[in-house]
Amino acid sequence: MLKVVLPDGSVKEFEKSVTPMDVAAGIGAGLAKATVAAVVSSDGCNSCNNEGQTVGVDFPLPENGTVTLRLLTKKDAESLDILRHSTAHLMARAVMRLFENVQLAFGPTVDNGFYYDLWMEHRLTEEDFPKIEAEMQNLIKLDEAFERLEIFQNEAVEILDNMGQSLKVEHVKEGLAAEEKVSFYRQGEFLDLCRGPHIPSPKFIGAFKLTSVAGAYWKGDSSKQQLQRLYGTAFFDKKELDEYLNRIEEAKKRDHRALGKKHELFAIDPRVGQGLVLWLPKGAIIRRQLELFIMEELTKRGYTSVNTPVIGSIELYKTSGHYPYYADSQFPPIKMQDGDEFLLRPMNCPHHVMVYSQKPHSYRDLPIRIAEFGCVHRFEQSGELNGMTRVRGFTQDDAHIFCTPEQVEEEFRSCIDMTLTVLKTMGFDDFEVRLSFRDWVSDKYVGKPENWKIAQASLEKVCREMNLPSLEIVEGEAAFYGPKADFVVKDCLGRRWQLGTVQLDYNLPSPERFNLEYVGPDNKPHTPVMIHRAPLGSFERFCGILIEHFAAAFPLWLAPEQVRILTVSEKFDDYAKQVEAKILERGIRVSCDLRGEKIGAKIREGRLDLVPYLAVVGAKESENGSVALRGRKEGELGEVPLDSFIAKLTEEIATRTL
RNA sequence: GCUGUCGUAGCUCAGUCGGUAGAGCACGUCCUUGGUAAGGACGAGGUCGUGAGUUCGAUUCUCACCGACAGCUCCA
Repeated sequence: MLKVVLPDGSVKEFEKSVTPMDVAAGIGAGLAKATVAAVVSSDGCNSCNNEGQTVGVDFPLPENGTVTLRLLTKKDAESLDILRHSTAHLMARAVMRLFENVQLAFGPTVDNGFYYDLWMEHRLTEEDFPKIEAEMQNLIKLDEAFERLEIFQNEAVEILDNMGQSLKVEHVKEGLAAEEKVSFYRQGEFLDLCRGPHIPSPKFIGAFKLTSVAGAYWKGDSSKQQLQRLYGTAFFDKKELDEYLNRIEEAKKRDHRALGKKHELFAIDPRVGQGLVLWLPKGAIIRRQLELFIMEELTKRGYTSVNTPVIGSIELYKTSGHYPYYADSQFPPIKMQDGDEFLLRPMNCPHHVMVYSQKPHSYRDLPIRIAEFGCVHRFEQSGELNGMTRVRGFTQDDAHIFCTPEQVEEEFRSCIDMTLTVLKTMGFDDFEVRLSFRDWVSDKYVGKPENWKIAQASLEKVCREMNLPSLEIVEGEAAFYGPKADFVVKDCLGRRWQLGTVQLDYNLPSPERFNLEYVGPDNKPHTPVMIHRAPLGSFERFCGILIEHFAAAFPLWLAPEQVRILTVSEKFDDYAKQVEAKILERGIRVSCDLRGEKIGAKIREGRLDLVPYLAVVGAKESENGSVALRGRKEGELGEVPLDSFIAKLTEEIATRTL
């Protein structure tokens, strides 16, 4: 009796020997059609006793025991991953056939494809791709099975050594004891250390393409040697590959760097400096609207605003403990003739701590929430700069909350709530929340372990209670002073960026640092807890992501130009100006297109400029006191009385309609 | 910072196998006064990223620097 655990978790029993295909046929038409192979794990049946072994469609399953079947189907992501990883093996094999002395590192799958890290003397360029792809096609034709081998560590070291794979030798020696087993996969002459699983035969690879080559460090350590990372992608069929490539092309059109230039939102000019953003008039309007929105929330939520300088005495950062941590990424200190040193601030926290310490505080005053749109500078490495999303000077919508330990959870919850409100208002629903905790081995963190434990526990508790989407805990990502909850969104190319952040801090206020105090009900001094938070993160990065999110078609409340009045001919210039003046009275951003162009041309330009509302005026409208309205989303809306148009605008702006 | 690719008009790009460059859009002037995605004519615009080298001659070849892009490393 063979028990087969199916991909959906259900169990079927078979009396006699079956193949994965038989099983698939029994599950249902949908799966059976798409099934191309099955990946099996088992509890020790003799013919397939390896976890993750790949079994071809005709491979007989054992008669006894339990087998877990994973069917490879076109639709599920896991199957695609297996397909891609096998394609990566094929790619590495092709490279080894074409070039001398190739050392294999690792070749995992990534979001939309796979890569293989290789070390070799020849510098790969895109010119090599056709050659490698052709060789891969040849290998597919050979149709050699992927075969799994399990080998003891010492034997594995020997095999790898004989193959001259010294990177892998080092890896196996470091990672495993002599009596432990590792798995290899063989395909023809190609043999590599690999966890698997793989597709049974390369014939399942319907379409693949090498996409790029880049540098990457051995084991992600920039002090170690640099390898060549060859990227590619693969699909079950050509159509899917073409669709994917099309999607990438479309996505590139949303790139905030291209749209920022096209719509004159921002500029970065090397004559000013790398990574230093010039907000152009239209971009500055968007930023101003974001500021007003945040300020509104701050008022509602009991914050007070301050203004503090962008530089400070270096002693301030030494006391805070930031100085050594930011040594590599800050602009060098400014040394004065009398020996004083100042730092262009990389963060606002120490200034806000100083604001708190200007007078004694009672527990009755807490929490104190100090907010500032604080401009900070960090000297990021040139290769890390990226449009508006990674810059060297930026403004955080920052605030620091000083509260009692008892108030931490409520304050933290309120910060998360504000961040959610902000994201929701912008229509971001595809974001992840990352809880960044400390790594208990590392010594880069400050503060007492018990405080860390309390902080991390309360942080997680609140996040669980609030049911945040895609909550993920990442150890080793915490700030040096405390754990944090980060809100992460993807850009048009699928890269993840941290926007909002809420961070718990038991350390800066501590006696070892700034020794902040409040007087408790017991009339004794106590140390407050500090929360750092920024719902947007920074205006620069947020705006960059926002441009891509809306593809520069901003909702009315954010749009740099909200209404454009288009005249049918010069005869209606006076009426157009009257309309403009009336709309302007309400503080709405309106302009007139009085050029001697035909109305068709004006409409076209208004559409291309993504103006939310175009108001056409001619004989009829000037007579009736109306406009012929055209919405960016809705198209023609017909003739609307001016008053009701203005009411509509006012309402839509006030509610920040998306 | 590292590896690779790239840099021609305001923008998007073509081109020159070494003999100082062209298109479309945008811009300017004039004609056209037109009702929902491009009316027409003429014109102005470039030290071909910067600096050296090779050459009779370099935008083109070589090197260095600057900057951008992709990835790595690092971060809001």
